[in-house]
Amino acid sequence: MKSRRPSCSDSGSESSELDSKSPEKYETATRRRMAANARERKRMEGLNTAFDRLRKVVPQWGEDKKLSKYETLQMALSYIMALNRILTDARRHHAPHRQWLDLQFDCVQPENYACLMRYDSQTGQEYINSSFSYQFDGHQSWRQ
DNA sequence: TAGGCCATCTGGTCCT
DNA sequence: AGGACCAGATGGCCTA
Repeated sequence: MKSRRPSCSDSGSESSELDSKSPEKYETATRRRMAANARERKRMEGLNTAFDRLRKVVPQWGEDKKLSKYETLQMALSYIMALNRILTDARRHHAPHRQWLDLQFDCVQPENYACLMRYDSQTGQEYINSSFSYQFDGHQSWRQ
């Protein structure tokens, strides 16, 4: 539990209009609101657990900072598209090129994400190989 | 200090 | 009626 709005106790404002009505109705509304809040917390908890599981299977460049929810979804999308492309290419290369397929497959295993990276000697930074191109799309602009 | 990210509360809507 | 889901509002924490 990180923070709570000071004006919002678990009682909720829904019950405020019932203040003038019977105490029983007020109590019922309060209880319902508290239950709804608890369910919502539980639901969000499940959602966050799902995000954590997704973060574990999606490539993360560097261990320093965990991906935000938005970044996680973007990364998952790119990752799926990359995998899909590998399968498509594999079909084009036919069965005899089994070694090539195995190499591609190895590259998308979590322990081998590094093989997707290239080093830019000019900037001193790593960047993503063209076979897997995750890019931010300036989401902050449309989120405003 | 501003901006990004997040948790929480809340009321509305839809479904069972 | 009550639960699930959603989006808006709000405030706390963290970082550049």
